Parts: sequence; C-alpha cells; structure tokens
Amino acid sequence: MNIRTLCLGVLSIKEASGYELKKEIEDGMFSHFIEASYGSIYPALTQLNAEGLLTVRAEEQSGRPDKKVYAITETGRAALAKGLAVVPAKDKFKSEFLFEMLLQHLLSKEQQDLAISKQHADLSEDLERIDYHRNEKGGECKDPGSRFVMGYGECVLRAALNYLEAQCPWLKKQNLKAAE
Amino acid sequence: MNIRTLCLGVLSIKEASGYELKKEIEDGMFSHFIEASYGSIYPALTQLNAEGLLTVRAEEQSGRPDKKVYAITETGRAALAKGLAVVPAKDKFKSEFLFEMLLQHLLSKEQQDLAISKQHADLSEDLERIDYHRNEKGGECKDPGSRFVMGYGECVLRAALNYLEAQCPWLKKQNLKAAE
DNA sequence: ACTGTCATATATCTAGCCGTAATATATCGA
DNA sequence: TCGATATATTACGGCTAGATATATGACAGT
Repeated sequence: MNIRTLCLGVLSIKEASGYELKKEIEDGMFSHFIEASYGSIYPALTQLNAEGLLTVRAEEQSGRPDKKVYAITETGRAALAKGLAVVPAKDKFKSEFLFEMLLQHLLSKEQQDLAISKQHADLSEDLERIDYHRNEKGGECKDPGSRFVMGYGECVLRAALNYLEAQCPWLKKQNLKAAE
Repeated sequence: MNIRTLCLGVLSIKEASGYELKKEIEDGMFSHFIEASYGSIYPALTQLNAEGLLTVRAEEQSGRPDKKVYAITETGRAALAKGLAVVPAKDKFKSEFLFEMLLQHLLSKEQQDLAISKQHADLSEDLERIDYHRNEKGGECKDPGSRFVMGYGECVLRAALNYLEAQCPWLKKQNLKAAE
C-alpha cells in the first residue's frame, strides 16, 4: 500500500488540508501505526486531485497561506476500496532502541539508562495519546474499526511498557518522583 | 542511525558476506526490529571497506560467485561506538493490517478474515523464530543484550497475538484444526 | 515597553537515503 | 525441468529529513 491509498483513507473519514493530514497522521488516531512526511503527502494530493479522486477548495486565511482543503470523490472512494482489497503487507517495525540494547556492551551505563528512559517516555506518550483519543474526544472513535486498532495499540504498548518496568525497576521510582 | 552503523553492528558480532548479513537481518536475531535490503547493504559494505572500517577476504566457491567475507576493523569498532552514542530515534511501526482494520467497513467479511488470519500467522511466525533463537541455538543468545531484546520481542508479539485471539475467537478453533 | 525568539499554521521543493525488483550464474533436490 | 539456495550488482523510483517562505501570537529578556 502506498501513500496515495493512505491519503484517500484518511480523507475518507474527513476532509483536510495537507497540513491537517500530516497532523492527523502524526498526532491523531493513526499515529501509532502510520508514518508519512510532507515530501510525500503534498505531491500525492496534487496527483490524486489531477486524477479526479479528490476535489480541492481553497480557503482564504488572513496572514497565512491559503488552505487547500481536499475532499474525496466517489471515484476516489472506489479507488480506495480497490487499494484496500489486497492482502496487507507484513508489519514493519524498526527500533534503534533495541539495536542499541542488543549491543549494550558498547555503551556506557549512562547511555543505556538514557536510552531506556527515552523509550519509556516514548511508549508512555503513545499510550496516553491513545487513551486521549478513546476517552476525551468522545464520540469520534466509536466505530468497530477505531475500537479495534486502539485496543491493539494499547495492548501492545502496555506490554512493552510492562516489560521495560519489570526489567528496570528504577524506572518506576523515577516515575513517582517525576509525578510529584 | 543509518545502514552503515547497522552493518557495523551486525559485523561486530561475527564476520559475514553481504548475503549472510541480509539473512541475519531477515531471519536472525535482528529480524523483529530491523529491516534492510540488498540495495542498501551492498553499497554500504563497499563504502565502509573503502574507508577502512571493514576488511574483505574473497572466498572462492565452485559454481557460485566468490563470497566476499567482511570483518570489522578496530577503526570500524570505534566508528560503531560513535554511531551508537546518540539517543536512539523513536521506534517506527507501520501496519497496513491496522490501516485496513480501521477502514474495515470498506472491506468484505472475507477480506477482513483473510487479513486477520494473515496477521495471526505473521505474528506466530515471528514468535516462533524468537523461541528458536532462544532455545534451539543454544549458547548464541546468552548475553544480556540478546536476552533483553528477545524478551522484549516475545512479550510484545505475544500481547498482539493474545489480543487478536481475544477479539476473534474463531482463530483458535482454526488453529486447532490446522494442528491436527 | 521594546525586542527577539519560538511555536503554530500553511505549502513547496530538493538532496539524498533506502527499498523493490530485475539480472546473472551455478548447484542441488524434487 | 522447475524451483529453491547461494551470491553479487545495480537502475529506478519512492520516501524522509530538512530547508525555505510567510504571518501571527505568545513569552522571555533587558
């Protein structure tokens, strides 16, 4: 699956500008299992629009560049359905953290602890974001699809967090201190 | 962290040809948290060799292309240590499976079930590979680094698998059938 | 109060890294 | 004979990181 299908998928939920699309992918419901950069999003939107899979509407804004709001068309929905109708590729997981841990004998104790703290913070942040999307933004994630992916993410992230805390008990103490 | 550091890291454990390196990344201890393709590995090795971070030794083989076995040098180890001495970037996780699940209302029941079965199989396979590296290849993964990353992987994969089976009870029945 | 710097909001583009997949060749097992 | 295994190479295209442009509001420093 490529960036084009990805954009169509996000836009099938709600219309957005390129900037908002990126935000959605970075901070929104999609954030824990999708990545995409401006350099791929903007050209994709332009192309999809040229092919009639999206429409654009320019919103003028004082001081800022015009916002180009993209919306999916019926043709776009058909293309999306087609793009999804393939068996998904295997998940891709890349972790520099685990790579460093594997070679931990090459690192100082401080570097190791720093890496572990950072991992712990990253995981916690992702977990909080999921909780936020589930609870605080009431109503937006009530469909079966959203619930499934939120549940998946929560469960995986929590497992990682638990493992980390079990292996490094000092993380919890540090947590308590930080919470004071 | 880039491919160069990655190659150095793997070669710091044992010397290997480009082909073997790829195998290690694909099927070995690294497989659940690292990806790299021939298209990036081979040029990286050539370059690292040119810079004196690796040495090469050509092993002649009947019938096959010569095997170029790369080994890390002292300069290479220093470069590796330097490359690791940065706070690791955040984990990257991309899942087409979760993307499809989020938009499940656009898929037929058959497509959904197929995607779920495949995900289940992929996760199981990864988990088995970890178990294999921990148990059957006795002695290779006894250092703290290996144990940590194997434990992490197992724990995360098992959490995902449990979630999937809890959400889709038919997976277990199917499993039992397949095991007969 | 003035000033500078940073964050937010928006879009675009480029350089370079990286992956996909084709190509080449030889052996071995089915 | 077909496919898998073992090995190396490379062209093409996709994608990321990051710089550039512009305006406004918030906040810290002097």
